[in-house]
Amino acid sequence: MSGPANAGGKEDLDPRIVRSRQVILEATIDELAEVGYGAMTIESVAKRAGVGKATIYRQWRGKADLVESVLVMIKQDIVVRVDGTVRERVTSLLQGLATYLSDSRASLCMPAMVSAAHHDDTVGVFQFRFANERRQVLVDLLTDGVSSGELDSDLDAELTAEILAGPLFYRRLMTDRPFPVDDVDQLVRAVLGPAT
Amino acid sequence: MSGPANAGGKEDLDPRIVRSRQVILEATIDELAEVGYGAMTIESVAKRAGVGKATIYRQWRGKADLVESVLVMIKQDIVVRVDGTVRERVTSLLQGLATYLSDSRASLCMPAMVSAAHHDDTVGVFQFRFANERRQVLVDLLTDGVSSGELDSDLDAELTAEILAGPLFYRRLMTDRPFPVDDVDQLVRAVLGPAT
DNA sequence: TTGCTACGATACGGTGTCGTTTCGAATCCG
DNA sequence: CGGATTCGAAACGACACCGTATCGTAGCAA
Repeated sequence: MSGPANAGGKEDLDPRIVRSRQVILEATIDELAEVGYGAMTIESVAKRAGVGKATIYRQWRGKADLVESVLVMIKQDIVVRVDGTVRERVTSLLQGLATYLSDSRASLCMPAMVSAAHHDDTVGVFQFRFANERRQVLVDLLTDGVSSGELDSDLDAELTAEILAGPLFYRRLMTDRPFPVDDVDQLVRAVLGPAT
Repeated sequence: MSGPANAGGKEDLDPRIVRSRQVILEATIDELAEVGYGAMTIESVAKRAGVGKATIYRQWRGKADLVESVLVMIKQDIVVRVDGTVRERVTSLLQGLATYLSDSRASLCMPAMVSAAHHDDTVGVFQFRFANERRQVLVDLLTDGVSSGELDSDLDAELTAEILAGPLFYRRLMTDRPFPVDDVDQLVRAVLGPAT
């Protein structure tokens, strides 16, 4: 640990690289949200970001590579409460998801990502893996609830996770009105039964 | 009713138009499924269909117009059983949807449609309207069940419809494994409670 | 200050798509 | 059969995007 530099990962890069990387990734998000994956071009991203095309090709190999970086960036870490009942923790988790799907600029490009995942292997592998990781958190939570006896012993954690998360994604992808955060309580009540 | 012609809608057109229209629409579906909306081009559709570009422009104004026709074509009519309990009819409806989302070639282009709906107004209006119509059928069915007393009186038909349909779409769009038709029974049981 | 490096801008040749037009061949209909 | 219509194919000029290369400039590090 001698000297100030070379401690972390990217912190000691030329600040110009850090800045351009940031504006390019944000421009990519907006471009994905507006025109989708297929219609997005490197040139349109460069123009929106106010950078030269070469600056993009200096850091990424192409479109799929760039979008992959976006996926990593917007993959918000899931916050799981460790206190409270399983029911409270599930509600909290879903509220976080609902908020994310309603508010975040990142979630505006989700329809584009869904489509891209089915058409482009590189993007698909990432998208499906991330979706699975997030889903697994909920499944584990429900499994704990069953083990501890808080939830019915015949509850299928995998299916229930999809029943809980499905409506949120359904509303986001198949309609133009995201699932309201305030309705999450009612959703949990309908699926897990009235609070004890 | 004099004479054989001019009775229906399109039946008395030149058969060459009917045929080319058919092969073009099917090629469009496959193209949407493979590359998505944004990356789909009129030329690629023409090539796949074995048709001249001009033949496409003769019948449609452009890409959005063509995809709109596809949406109308693949909008399968929803078959609702009129016999049996509400629970049986709901199950049957969802099984039909699950089958459609698993098997049909048309459903392969759903990710593309979802993305297109959010980026293109013309497509969006159609897609969202169709989704709403289908959803309403399920809502009405559940409302009937509440009225007749077969379902709990405090059941929210709108929310429950999304809880039932959500997982099917979630699996289709966010994963690469569609919801198994055989699991629909279990889904209905988990949401509406054990069969009486 | 002095190198060095990443920058934005611009231009390159090559390719693909646009929407239109023009063919002669094939098909339909009366 | 014969006139009308649609067809597939090909070519058009215009434009957009590809990925690369080359500028002079500006910010960085020492």
